[in-house]
Amino acid sequence: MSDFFEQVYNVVRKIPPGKVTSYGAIATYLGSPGAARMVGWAMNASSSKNEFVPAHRVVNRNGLLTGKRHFDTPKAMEELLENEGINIIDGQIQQFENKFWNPSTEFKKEL
DNA sequence: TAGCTGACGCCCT
DNA sequence: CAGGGCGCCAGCT
Repeated sequence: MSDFFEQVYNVVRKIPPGKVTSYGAIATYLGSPGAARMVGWAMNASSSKNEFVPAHRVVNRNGLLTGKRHFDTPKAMEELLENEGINIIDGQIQQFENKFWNPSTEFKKEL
């Protein structure tokens, strides 16, 4: 198992409820801005992991739930996010900027 | 073994 | 303003 995946899971699991982040933000935080695809791939692999990974809190830069199709049911992702107080319309997160949680910024603050 | 694909993102035309 | 292409890394066929 690559460390990259581990790091991705580590970051994703730290996303606070009611907040979301983007693949690119995580990739950038890990040091590879262009490896956003890898993050998505890690999410796919997260399904195999026994440990629950809030992949539903990870969306694209557009705030669009592009990964909902990889869940058991496409609606599962929206349900989970709405359950956390995030409004979603047609797979699009409303007030995405307000819900956005940037690991680089947030962690830098805590550190 | 080599090549293709993939839950993205940004630049260029 | 819209569309297309390249970069990134690892897994799968």
